[in-house]
Amino acid sequence: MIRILLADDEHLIRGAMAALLALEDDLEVVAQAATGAEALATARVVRPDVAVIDLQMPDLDGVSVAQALASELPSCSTMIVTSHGRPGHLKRALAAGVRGFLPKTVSSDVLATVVRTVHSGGRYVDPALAAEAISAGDNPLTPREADVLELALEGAPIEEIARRASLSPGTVRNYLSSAVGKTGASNRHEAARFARARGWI
Amino acid sequence: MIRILLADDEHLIRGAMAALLALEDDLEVVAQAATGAEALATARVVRPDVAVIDLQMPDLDGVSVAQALASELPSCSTMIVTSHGRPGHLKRALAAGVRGFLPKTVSSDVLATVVRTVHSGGRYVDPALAAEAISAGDNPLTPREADVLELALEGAPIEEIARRASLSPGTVRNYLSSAVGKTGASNRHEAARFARARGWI
DNA sequence: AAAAAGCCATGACAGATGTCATGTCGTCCG
DNA sequence: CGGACGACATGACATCTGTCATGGCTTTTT
Repeated sequence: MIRILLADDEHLIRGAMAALLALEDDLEVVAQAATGAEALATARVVRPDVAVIDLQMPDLDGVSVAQALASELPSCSTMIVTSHGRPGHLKRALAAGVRGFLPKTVSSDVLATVVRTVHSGGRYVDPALAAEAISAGDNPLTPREADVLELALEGAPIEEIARRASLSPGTVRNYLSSAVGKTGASNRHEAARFARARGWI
Repeated sequence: MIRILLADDEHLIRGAMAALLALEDDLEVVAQAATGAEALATARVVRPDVAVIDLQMPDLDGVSVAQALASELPSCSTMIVTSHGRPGHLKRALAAGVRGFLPKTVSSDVLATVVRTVHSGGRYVDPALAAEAISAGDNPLTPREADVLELALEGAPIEEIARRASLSPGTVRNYLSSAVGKTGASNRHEAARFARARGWI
C-alpha cells in the first residue's frame, strides 16, 4: 500500500483527486493539506511514501515544498501537478529533486501510474511539458538581470525598481536594456512577460 | 435525477469532479467536455439539466458558453467554477444568465448543494467572491479606454497599440493617460495590471 | 435646443526610458 | 599572472511616454 500526501489549495480538486486515488487498491491518501506550510508540517508527522503537490499555492510554492521534503524526508518521493505548465518551473522542480511532473490535463489513470512509478524509484515528466522546456532553452539572463526583470514585472517605474533592488537607476536601466536585448523584446515590460512565459524569472 | 454536463479542460479535475458528483444519489453526470465548443455541441445533443462549466478553457471562455446556452437551452441552468476568481468575471457571468458561481476552493458537498440549488431555480454566488466584486466597484473606464488598456496589457509600445486599435498614437496616449488617472497607477502597465485585477478588462 | 458625455485627433513640453560608451572592482579559470 | 566575465556605476543622447490644452464630431440626457 502506497501512502500518499495530497496538497492543493483548491478543496474541490483536492477532494476530487483523493476520491480518484482512493479507487485504486494499492493507493491510500493518508493526509491532505491546503497550503505549502501545512503540507510540510503534515509530511513530517505522517511520513508519506509519495507527496503529490500542486505547483501554485497561497504561501510556499510547490517547488519549495519539494526542496524541503527532499532534504527532510528522503524516503518520500515528491511529484508535482500543475495547471499552468511553465517550462522554467519544470527545470526548477527537477533541480529540487522532484520525481514526477504532470499537468492537470492528464487522465486519472496516468496520475495513479505515475504515483506508482515515482514510488518505485522512477521518474516521469509529461512529454509535452518536457518538449516545451527543451524548446525554451537555457536562461540567458544573469542573476541580477533576472532580479531586476522580476521587479519590472509589476510595471513599477525604474526609480522604484532601483530602490527595491538597492541599485542605482542607471544600473537598473543597463540590466533592463541587456535583458530586453536578450529576449528580443521592445521594452522592459514585454521582456518581463516574455521571461516569465519562459520560466526564466 | 439531475442530469449534469461537466466542462473543464483539465482531464484530471474533470474526471475527479465527475467521480465526486457520482457519489450523490440524485446527481448524474451525463456528459463531459474539454473545450467550450465541445461543451456547446454536447449540450445541444444531451440537453442536460445543469451545466457545470470551468471559466477558463482553451477556446471559448466559460461565460460565452453560458451565454449561448442560456439562449439555446433555457431549460438548462448554468453554473461556473473557477480557479482564479476575478470580480469582473462574476459580473459578466451574471449578466450572461449564469445561476451559480463558485471558486474551486469550495468543498465537494457545497458543489453538490449548489447544483441542486440552481436546478431548482435558485442562485448561488460564493460569498467571498461577491464581497470582492462589490468592493471592486463599477468599471469607471469608457469602452475605448478599456480596449486600449487591454492591448497595453501585453506591454506593447504605443505605436503598436495604435495600429491594432486603428487609432492615432496621440489618441491612444490620451486614453491611456485618462485610464492611468482613473486607476491611480503611475504608468499604463501598472494601470493595465490593476484594471485586470479588478476585472475591468 | 442646450448641456453633458464620449470619441477622435493634434500639438507642445517635461520627464521617463532605452541605448551606448566607458570605467572600477572582484572572482574565477587556464 | 593575465584575461574573461559579471556586478555596479556614471554620463550623454535620442526617443518614448505621460500630461495638458484645445477643438471637432456624434449621441444621449435634460
